[in-house]
Amino acid sequence: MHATLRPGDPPLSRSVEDYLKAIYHLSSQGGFASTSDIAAMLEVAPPSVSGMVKRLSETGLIEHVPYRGVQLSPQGRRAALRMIRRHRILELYLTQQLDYDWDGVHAEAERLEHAVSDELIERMAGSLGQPRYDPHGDPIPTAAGEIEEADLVTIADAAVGAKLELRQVGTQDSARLRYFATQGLTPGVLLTVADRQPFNGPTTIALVPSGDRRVLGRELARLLLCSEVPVQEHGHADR
Amino acid sequence: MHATLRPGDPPLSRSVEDYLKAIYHLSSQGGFASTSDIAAMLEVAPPSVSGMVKRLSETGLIEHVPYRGVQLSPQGRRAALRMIRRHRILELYLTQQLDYDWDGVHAEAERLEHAVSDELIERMAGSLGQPRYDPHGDPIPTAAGEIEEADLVTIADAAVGAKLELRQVGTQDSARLRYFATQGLTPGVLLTVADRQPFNGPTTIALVPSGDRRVLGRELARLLLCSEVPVQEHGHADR
DNA sequence: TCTGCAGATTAGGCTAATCTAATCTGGACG
DNA sequence: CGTCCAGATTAGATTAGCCTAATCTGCAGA
Repeated sequence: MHATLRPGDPPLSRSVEDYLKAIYHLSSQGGFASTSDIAAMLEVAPPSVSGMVKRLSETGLIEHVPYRGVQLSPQGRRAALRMIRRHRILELYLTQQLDYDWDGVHAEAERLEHAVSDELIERMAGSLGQPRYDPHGDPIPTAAGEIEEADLVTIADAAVGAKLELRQVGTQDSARLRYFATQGLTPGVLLTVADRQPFNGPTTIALVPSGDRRVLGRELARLLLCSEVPVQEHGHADR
Repeated sequence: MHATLRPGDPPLSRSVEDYLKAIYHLSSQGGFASTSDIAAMLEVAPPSVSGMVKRLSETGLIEHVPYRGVQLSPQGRRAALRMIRRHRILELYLTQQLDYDWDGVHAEAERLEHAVSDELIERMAGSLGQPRYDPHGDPIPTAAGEIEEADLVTIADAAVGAKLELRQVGTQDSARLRYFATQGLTPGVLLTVADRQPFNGPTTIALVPSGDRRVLGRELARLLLCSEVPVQEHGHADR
């Protein structure tokens, strides 16, 4: 009965795409996404999820362990990553080309991601220079369906002397986002942990090209998520 | 029972938007759009149209005269023009900013027009300089829901000496479209009818800024739809 | 005037997705 | 080892759209 999805089958419905995305996000950390978590994320009733889960596992997009939860199959994962690519490229395009701000952009992308063609997404990606991160610093999956593994450290946890690239600001609070922005702390910035006081004291960081220093309380330092920068970057020549 | 639509009601569904657009196009010439014409345009079976017509007239978006056809109510007309504005701005944006060609653009706009927000459309319109015509030369309704009345003449019918602005090329044939493009005959060009041979002979036109002349057989002349240009343009200061 | 037929409508079903209410179950805890 | 309950599932109804098959109606032509 596993009606494995074949190329040329009818496209997934908007609903199905939303379920797959939700399952991707919920199961990215632990192994299984639970019915009630999916229901909460999509704002539907739990029985609606049970029904959809049945259909999705019949088409082979997910694996369902009754009373435990679901996981994406390789097919489902591919479909979810395609949606995430669309979403993130749309967010980036709207902010960069049409002057949207970070706040307004999510809802718009949420609707458009179901309507755009692959061609349009690739044209947008092209006009943005094949970007690798969205405006929130999240990695954009490739058209082939690969996504960079996060492996992020907060500045509060990074070793003194570590060379880091700021990748995400872990808050939605717009006052804080603005504050970080005034300090030049936006995704993409390169920095080094210059010093850290023990016992929850502040962390001092240096911005790498300029050498400017910033002092951050432990609470703020915990919000800045970074990737370690290899000593010698081996040439990615994009933007 | 006429549950007249109020602001703040749920948005129209994709289907409803498509029906309204189809009815607008079909009733723009004669008064009524017939069930079977709507069915043909939307590629659905006639009974599906009857069902939708019932729902639409209950919400006051159309007037239905049984066995005769339907017309848009003022509400329905407003909704239809909103969709047409979206469609035409999307087509223009995709061709101008993302390098789509005339052919590829229609299907993309057809899907996106249901998903974009009013805000996005106005941002696109802004970045295009509040354009008045789409890439096919069709007028773009304003955000307030007004549309310029066509009143177009083919070059074959225009009086000798008439000053015209080329507005549409009345064919989908891409060889012909390319030919006209090589002759500089694309929407927006200003021209004058310089001479016409009687008995289905050719028409000679002069392109107005350059003075270049083109000779067109009657068949081709019939494809070029123009608006008459008033002797003294009274200042519209856009592009 | 009558008749026939093209085109419109009604009748009746199907599917996808949702909901509420009822029922089931796995695992935590006494 | 048994009970209980949070969370999952099943049951059954609803809605929007679509379909085919059957029926109806206005009008064109004899």
